Amino acid sequence: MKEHSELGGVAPARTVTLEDVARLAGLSPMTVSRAINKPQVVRPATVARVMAAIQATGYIPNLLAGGLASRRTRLIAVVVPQINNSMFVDTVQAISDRLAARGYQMLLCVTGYSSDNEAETVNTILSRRPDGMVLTGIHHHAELRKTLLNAALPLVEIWDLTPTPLDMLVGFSHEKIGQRIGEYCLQRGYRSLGLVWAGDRRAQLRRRALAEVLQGQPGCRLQGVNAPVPTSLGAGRQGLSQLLAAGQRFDAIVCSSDTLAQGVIMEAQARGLRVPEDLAVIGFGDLAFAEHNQPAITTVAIDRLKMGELAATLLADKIEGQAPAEAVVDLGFTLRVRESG
Amino acid sequence: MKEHSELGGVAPARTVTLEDVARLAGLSPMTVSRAINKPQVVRPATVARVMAAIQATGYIPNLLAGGLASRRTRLIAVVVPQINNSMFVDTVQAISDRLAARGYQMLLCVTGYSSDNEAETVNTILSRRPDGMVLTGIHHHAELRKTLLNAALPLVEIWDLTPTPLDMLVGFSHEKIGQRIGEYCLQRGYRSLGLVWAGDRRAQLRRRALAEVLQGQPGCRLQGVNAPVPTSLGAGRQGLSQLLAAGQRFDAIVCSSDTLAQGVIMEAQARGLRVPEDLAVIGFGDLAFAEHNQPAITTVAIDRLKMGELAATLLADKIEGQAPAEAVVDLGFTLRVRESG
DNA sequence: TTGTAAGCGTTATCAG
DNA sequence: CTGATAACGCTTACAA
Repeated sequence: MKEHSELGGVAPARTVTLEDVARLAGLSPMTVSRAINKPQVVRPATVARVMAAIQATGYIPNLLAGGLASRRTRLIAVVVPQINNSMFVDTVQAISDRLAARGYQMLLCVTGYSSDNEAETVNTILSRRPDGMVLTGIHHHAELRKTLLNAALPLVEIWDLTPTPLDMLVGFSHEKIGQRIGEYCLQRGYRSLGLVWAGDRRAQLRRRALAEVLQGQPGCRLQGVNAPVPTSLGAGRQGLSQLLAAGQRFDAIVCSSDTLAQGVIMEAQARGLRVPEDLAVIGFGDLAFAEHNQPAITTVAIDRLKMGELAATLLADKIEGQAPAEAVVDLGFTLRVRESG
Repeated sequence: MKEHSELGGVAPARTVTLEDVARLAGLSPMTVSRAINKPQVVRPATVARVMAAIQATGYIPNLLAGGLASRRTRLIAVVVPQINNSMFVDTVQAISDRLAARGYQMLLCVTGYSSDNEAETVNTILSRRPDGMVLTGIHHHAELRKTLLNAALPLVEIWDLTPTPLDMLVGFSHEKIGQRIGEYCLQRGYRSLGLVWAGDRRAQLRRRALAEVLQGQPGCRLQGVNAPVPTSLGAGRQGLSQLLAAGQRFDAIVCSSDTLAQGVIMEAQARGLRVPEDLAVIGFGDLAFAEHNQPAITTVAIDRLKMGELAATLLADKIEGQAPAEAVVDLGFTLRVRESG
């Protein structure tokens, strides 16, 4: 017996509808609908009858029809550039969890870092009439901006900060982080800095701010190499190799992610350099491994889970008519000084 | 001006519908619908008129209505236990990419490892009438199985193998991997094995097979400690510490993930143990860092991207009426012998 | 508390 | 190639 032909083979008799359930229960479709969606409004005995009929028929509601009629889909679209990137994935998971608890589902859209097709992606998303949307970043093409404003959809932008979000926002300042790292380096006396950095927009923001802090300082030198996204341990190792190839000496290597930092540390150790004695290393993200690494990685922590939870909560609240007290949340960040630098 | 009130504040005039576009273009709604979905069937000049009207009105199709009428949603549901887990996330990304290229969107559902609520989750999913579904794993409650069979929905099960999938399948044999690792250990002369292992079902499958291979062998000892999912570097370090605490000596530590293996290696090095001379370490997954680690990690590679691509392709093909040649794909695996053991 | 009527915005189908 | 009509399966609004 070819078991795998048991599914998808024959066309099923006919889909069970609300009307079928109603007929079996001896009620009107409307009452069945109420028993499902607002049981408090229906007599308990009736609800029980409905539930029995649902069991008997194997009824599965059709949210397309329901959404069309009610203009509520219980769908939230989440747009991120990548998910095979430890930074975003925790936030997405948190959003998904919180959303599920509130009775919503997540339509996840991965756009890549080229924001060219972001507008088209968003249009496709909007055609599903989600109740709300989470968007990574705050820089959108004019066209997209217009579409979004026109859609008048509850929206949360994340992973960045601006006083003028489209709607709501949960993020942090990449500039301030860059500054903070720069100040920390000065304070520690790191003058000759190597940068292993990814090319994405927000990473560049941090880099520029870091560079500005060091700009005016006497004796400060700054040299960088690029790493691809998603960042990897291998790219970190290669990054340090490249930096060292020129024969220059560095006090510290600053990386745009902990993953790169881990690679830099590994490469340093492989070359017999002691971290941080011979070379300090600083990361970004405070990923799970950072504090357990040997040496533990000095880095900047973002509360990625909270970002997701807050985004989901703000969205659900707004959708359900509870205007959130604050629409712009700066999550801040924490410099976690550990062993590596 | 409170910019963030510009969105979601006022109720928009009224949603633009197909009828609005038709009126502006001087055509019937049906012709507009055709111009959008099957432009080959419509006179080019007419298509142009429609496009102009769409631009002018800012029309965004309503897929709820479209899906309700056509019984096609261009939605694929993907169910995974976790995404903050490097193993699944690559596959999900691959599915998403391939699906997007085919004109589908992904409804991502994260269930956690407790399959208790899997049935309920799937019911909620089905209420959106996806065109197809990707399900992680092959062990489903009877109720879920029935629901799925009844839905007669194109379906791909992934990450496991069985001769009797519900519909289609792309996976690999955890048993064979466990065996292979066991044989490799014997061949290398590893007799006293420590296991640092996660508790999820598929990991247990590998563990059992591994244990069976070593069972009969003289002098073989096997001791294990548990690690939580998602696995982490920290858990790997702790795992080795626990194993070593009893004072016992090990030839090799086998881990249920590369992440754990990385932690074990790090802990070993911190304790002055040389890997692999004093202690061999074996991982699973061949994550990006495995080959770049110091020492490079011996592990088992799965083609996670191909799994996702194949799943998406099989699904899209079946939905579009091209019966796939093969409905059960064993992706196999590769033991990658590197420096760590 | 329950029922009736009228959509919600598309597309399948058949006619022109 | 284009149009008219009848669903698709549910919920809103109102009536009983």
